[in-house]
Amino acid sequence: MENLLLFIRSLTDFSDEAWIYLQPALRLQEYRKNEVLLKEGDICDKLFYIEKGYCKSYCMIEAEKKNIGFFFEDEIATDIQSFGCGHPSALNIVACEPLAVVIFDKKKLFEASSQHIEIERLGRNCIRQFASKQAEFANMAKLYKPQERLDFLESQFPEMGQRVPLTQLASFLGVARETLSRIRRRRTHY
Amino acid sequence: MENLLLFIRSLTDFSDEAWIYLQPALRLQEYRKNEVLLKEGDICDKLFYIEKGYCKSYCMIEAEKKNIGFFFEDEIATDIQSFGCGHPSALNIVACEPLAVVIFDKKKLFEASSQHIEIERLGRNCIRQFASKQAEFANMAKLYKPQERLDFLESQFPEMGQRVPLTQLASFLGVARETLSRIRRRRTHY
DNA sequence: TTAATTATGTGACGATCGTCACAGGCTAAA
DNA sequence: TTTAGCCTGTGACGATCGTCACATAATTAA
Repeated sequence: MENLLLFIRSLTDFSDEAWIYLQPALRLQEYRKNEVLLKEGDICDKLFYIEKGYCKSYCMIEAEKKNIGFFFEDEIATDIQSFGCGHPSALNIVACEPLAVVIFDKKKLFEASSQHIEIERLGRNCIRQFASKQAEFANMAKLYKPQERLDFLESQFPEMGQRVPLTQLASFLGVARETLSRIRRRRTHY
Repeated sequence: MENLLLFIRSLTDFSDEAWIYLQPALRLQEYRKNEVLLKEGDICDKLFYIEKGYCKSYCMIEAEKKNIGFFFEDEIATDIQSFGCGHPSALNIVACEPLAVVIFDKKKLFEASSQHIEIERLGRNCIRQFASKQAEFANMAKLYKPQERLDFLESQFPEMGQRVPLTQLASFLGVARETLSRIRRRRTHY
């Protein structure tokens, strides 16, 4: 839990008292590789703070897995749309490696938020950080060609380029697996 | 301001008392068409609630305008990255029509947030809504081909298809103007 | 109103990407 | 070690997209 507290304090002022009030909303959980954190159709009422390992979100479009996002150590993973609005999720979240997370329970988190304004403020800052990242990815797709997208990703989010297998990364970048393979070849030959 | 209060109350419980505490952070502002709300390089310390008209955000990539987002009535426009982190903005926001907005001043908003937890909660909900929309656009680019993107946009955000000129919409969808024109032609001929 | 500017439609053509097919390499289980 | 399954690299080829060019329509300014 020490990592989580450091993460929280990097986002916002957070007293020891607030940390105590927050405890009931938290629980440690481990997942094996390929284990499911969130299933399509379920309502996402959790935030997953990642201590170790990484996971991905994907959705099925015409019987094909499309990777939406990858989440690494010291990040929050969730389906922001389902979590926020309370409707069923359109996507799945699965562990890509053995995974250790701290789960924030939505209901208990909201109760804790009412008891301590620093927790409410933490929620805002978590979502803000999440939104910033979403915005970057949204812009990446709009602004750049496939090759430039890979450049951008490797410079801004080096973990993705290094830890995510090519086939999965391709679907995240919105290109065919073969195209990404050829982009890599072109670059290593210079 | 009545529209704004309704908007707020659609997002979160909000007492008359909180509304009074919020007032110092708000001010009405009008812009002419093409007038600038936020300039690249400036730090974004405002949220713009749109009462009438619409605006867009764009950035310059190699001397070319790339449209990032469009914001219509009853939405919040801002640069979430600059507003959240306090660093200079990489994008511009300009009015696309005569525009009437309510400006939230960041500093005063944060002061009001400390005074009333409902205002803090409002902030969280505003950002959450903003994040959801960002996520949808990010996914749109990854999941769909250009033609499907237009279908998606017209079904989920019909105002964009109707009010935004083709050339600008094309850059938002990440395709050439000519391509979007041809997609439209193909569809109207069925 | 006219003139200037900007937005849109369209054809031609080259560049890029997606799809299909198959080969080789890596990993994990028998 | 062997086998099976998955991931990656690569060639061929058709589909789609971007770019350039120019014509026409719509909007704005004079």
